[in-house]
Amino acid sequence: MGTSEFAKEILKSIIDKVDVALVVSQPDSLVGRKQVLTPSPVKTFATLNNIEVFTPQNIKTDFSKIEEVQPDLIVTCAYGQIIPKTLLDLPKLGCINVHASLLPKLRGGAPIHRAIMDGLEETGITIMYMDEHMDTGDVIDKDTVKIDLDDNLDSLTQKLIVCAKALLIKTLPTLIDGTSKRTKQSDSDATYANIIKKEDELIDFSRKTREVYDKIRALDPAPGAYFTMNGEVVKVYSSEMGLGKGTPGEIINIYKDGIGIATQDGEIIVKEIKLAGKNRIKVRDYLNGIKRDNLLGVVCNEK
RNA sequence: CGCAAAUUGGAGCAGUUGGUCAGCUCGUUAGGCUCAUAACCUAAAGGUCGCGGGUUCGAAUCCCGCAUUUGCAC
Repeated sequence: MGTSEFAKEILKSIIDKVDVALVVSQPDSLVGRKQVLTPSPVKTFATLNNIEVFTPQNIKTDFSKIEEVQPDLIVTCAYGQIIPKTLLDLPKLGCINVHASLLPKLRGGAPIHRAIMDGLEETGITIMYMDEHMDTGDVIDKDTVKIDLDDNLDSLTQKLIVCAKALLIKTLPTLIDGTSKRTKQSDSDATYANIIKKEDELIDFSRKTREVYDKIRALDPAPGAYFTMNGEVVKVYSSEMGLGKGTPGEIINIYKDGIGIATQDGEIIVKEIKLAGKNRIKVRDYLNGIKRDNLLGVVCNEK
């Protein structure tokens, strides 16, 4: 059971290892400006591989289809709905979840984004039994992944996918032969990774350079961190940390391929942006089309 | 049929009382300067101004339709 691109990769890794009887995913949803009915990545992949797909609107009440299949094991990954107790008790080997953090850290829907945004140096994958709450079940196994200073959301996700596949393949046999372990989570050590909201995407220049830098890379390539300049939305995808000084939010330097904006303790140099109505471009290109001098001294996020 | 903006040489842009309007900043190619250079100088190539209609003596510039991209909403 899963929905996202990440979950799709997990499914891909086990598809030839075990007999996947049924794939459960979120219903097709209306996406984007055109409100096109789009199936989830998991559904698309499963259909392509001739696996039956079930997409209940509400799994709490609509799960008879799953009971019919009589699964030995249920594996979920970023499914998006809470699984009812009846279903949790159904498979004899249990219901396990693949979560992209080192639980009990970063419980919730956006563990990868938050790991980078919080400036962590490592995160990882946890495989756990599910219970009736969000990411609170007993841990079976976990593995650590390092976060490099130049990782962004995409690169870290790729690393985690590799890690998750390996860990799952290692774990599955132990579940089947009963040698797997089971460790309770320490609730007092728990932290939470809430899903990213619009206000989480706004860059706050009154914070430290490193925090701004982390936010930008945590949201690259999507949905993108942003700030406003002369009332226009500017999304930022890549940046570097600099040492300039100035009032937070003020543009203090124009480089050949970057714009330096003052933060609380330094300067963030944005390198790749997207303006309203435009495509993602390098700041170098952006600077080719405008009068550079007009930018100096502009204070961002005003108005 | 959610709201809105954009579409000009390889890139980013300028260009509306419609008539030198095809231009700027880069890039590219060739040559030069230099110990050397991503720095500087000179020259050149490169555009059916998104597509299709319409108005007009004449449209990148006005009107209608379509496509694509993007912001917001969802």
